[in-house]
Amino acid sequence: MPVEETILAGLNAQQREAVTTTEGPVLIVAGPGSGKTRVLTHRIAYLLSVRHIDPHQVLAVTFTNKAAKEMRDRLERLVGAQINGLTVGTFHAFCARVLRRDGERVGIAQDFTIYDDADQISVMKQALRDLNLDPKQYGPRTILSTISAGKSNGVTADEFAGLASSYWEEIAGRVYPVYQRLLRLHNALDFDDLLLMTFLLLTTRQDVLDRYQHRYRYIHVDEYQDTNHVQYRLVKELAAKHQNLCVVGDPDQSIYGWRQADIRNILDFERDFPKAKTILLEQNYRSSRRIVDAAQAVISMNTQRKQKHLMTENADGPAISVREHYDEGQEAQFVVQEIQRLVTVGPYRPNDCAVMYRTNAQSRILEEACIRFGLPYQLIGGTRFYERKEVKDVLALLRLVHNPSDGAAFERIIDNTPLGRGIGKQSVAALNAWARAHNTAAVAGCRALVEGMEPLPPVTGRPATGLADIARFVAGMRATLHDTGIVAFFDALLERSGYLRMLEEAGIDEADRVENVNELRSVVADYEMLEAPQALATFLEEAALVSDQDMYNRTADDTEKATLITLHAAKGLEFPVVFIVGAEENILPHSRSQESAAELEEERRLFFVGITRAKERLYISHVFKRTVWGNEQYATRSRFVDSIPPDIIEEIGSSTRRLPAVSPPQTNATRWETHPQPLPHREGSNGHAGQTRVPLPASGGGQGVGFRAGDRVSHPKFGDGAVVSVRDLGDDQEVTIAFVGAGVKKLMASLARIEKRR
DNA sequence: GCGCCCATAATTTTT
DNA sequence: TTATGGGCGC
Repeated sequence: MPVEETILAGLNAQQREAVTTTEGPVLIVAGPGSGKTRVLTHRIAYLLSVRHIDPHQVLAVTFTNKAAKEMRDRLERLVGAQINGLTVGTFHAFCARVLRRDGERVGIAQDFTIYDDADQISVMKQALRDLNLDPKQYGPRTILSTISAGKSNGVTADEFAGLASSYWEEIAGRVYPVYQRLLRLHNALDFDDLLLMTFLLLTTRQDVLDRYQHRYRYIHVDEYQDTNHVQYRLVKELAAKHQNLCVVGDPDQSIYGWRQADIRNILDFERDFPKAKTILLEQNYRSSRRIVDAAQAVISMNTQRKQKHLMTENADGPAISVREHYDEGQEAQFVVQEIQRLVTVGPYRPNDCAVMYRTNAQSRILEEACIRFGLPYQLIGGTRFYERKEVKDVLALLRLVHNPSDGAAFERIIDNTPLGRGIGKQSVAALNAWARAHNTAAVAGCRALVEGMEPLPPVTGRPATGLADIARFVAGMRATLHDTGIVAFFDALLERSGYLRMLEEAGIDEADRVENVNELRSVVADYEMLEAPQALATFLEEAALVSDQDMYNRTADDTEKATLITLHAAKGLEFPVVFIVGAEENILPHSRSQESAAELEEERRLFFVGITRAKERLYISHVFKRTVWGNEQYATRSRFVDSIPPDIIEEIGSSTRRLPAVSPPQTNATRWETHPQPLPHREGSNGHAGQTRVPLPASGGGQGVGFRAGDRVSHPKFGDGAVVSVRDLGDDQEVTIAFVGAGVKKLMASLARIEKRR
């Protein structure tokens, strides 16, 4: 069979068109389960094998390492060695590569370090100190996200202040340049910088742009609906010469608007590229007809979308199960036991099943149920490997050796490793002030202390010795780097820093920390074949850009586990059986998303993503009563569920009870209690299945709810104030109050001792 | 400089 | 409810 036939075999008409339309801009709008990845890989295979395009001229960008790896693997299976020279990678990895190669043209050193969230916060705190801004009033996180939004929209430090349109942005506008200067001093870039700096490089250095434009004749972007403004402009620049840009995405699966993903990039593609050809992939090969119908019904409630109709030739499949449970404990128990039932009855295995939820906080109760009823599970998300304290500590040591200017690593080492013993806030502040005055890195100050060279940082005694030791440590490790392998270097680093000894001396409760350090060592060992300096650089780069997904895939060889996952993280996956739990107002849609129609639509898309992960069976559940932050509140079924046509639903246990949002003063709200045992509810106690619940008369509490904006109130600690706004949370309220002396506070009506004044 | 205790806050998180 | 960070006391 000719190559062309092989590549096009089994594709439907639209898919074929998407694969063979290689010239000019192409927008592929790919519904869930429509063979998007297949189209993308086959298209590249077609370019290489049929059109005989040099792989060096083909670029494919994705958002995750996992997607990049999958694309590469599938391509290799299709065309074998022809993929050599092909560029497949995440946006960030691609940009990092460009900057390592050509960044010097815009003042970025070749060995820059990539800063993660924690590093950014450490730098931001320093910036706030430099500006004498109170970090309590101006939360480092919040300022960072404002700056991040700016960077994602292509706004530089110089431009930001001029564009500020609120007091908050004005503050951010003052901080941004200082933050940026510190990053530069540390020889570091944050994630947003990778994109923005690459964009700036390409738009200010014509020769560099020419080179990349010339090289990449064919450009592909996966998950195009998730691109932000900078990514969009970057792609547009790269594709400007050849115009062979193929973007694939689904606006209905855009769930990262809060990360500045700009849904307009896909909605407006045809306007931006007038010659663009749009291909709709509407046939779903993944899910049963009922699931597809449910998804279609839900998503069609959105107004901001590109019209498309999902359809499938798959069988109807079983009805969609919608259930109300008493509380999240019952819900979790049902889910776990239902999975066990499906496994017993067949033909399902635990790993065919996934439980999806809106927030990570919901996973705990599910985990507990899995443990209690003996269902093996795999939790996705949670604390990532690279976010573990000990892993970050060791990474900080490695980073400082690699890039001695790395101030965030330096601070981390002082705070968390034996090298920092005896060095306190005072000394660090003095050193930082000195570094700022001399426009150099803190480590340079340590070096000055070793050599006794002027100008000396104003630190003496024990702290000075400690700082000098750090400089000696860095210099010593750098010296050995050239004559050992990376693993020997890693071991020497743990030894000389005293870090491993510190963990071991901490005893058994730190045993898994040692374990994690060993795990990190085994990752490092993968780079042993490289020269140590190169190995270190490559390892650090990949550690900075790798997400947890890739890590856990490494270890997820056991296939007999059910998956617990957030709806966000579930995008791109599929499972025969899917449970969506917590389908309630204020959870899904999340309470924080109810302010604007756009956010609400994004929540609906999130629900849509969840539904469309299911191939055969879909369970949606909500509860009567949910405990949030230790408060019991009555829940209302999510409005999203109501848009699923009743005839494809099997509804069980749904009561018509709908309590008013706020309990009336003479409360007849019902308090429920576990009966008969266990009393009290103890963790680890078992045999608590099948308990019955009986209503008990209400008592106590309840007082103090029913506030309205404008109410004058007083609080024993904060004094007098006025209610600014009220958010109803089932039977409680979150009240925002402006106090005369104490400022604005958010308080829970049921907990805080707020009294109405008149 | 270190460590404990209490106040505070609390979505989602591809990189 | 839980996690984290800052402040205060030693």
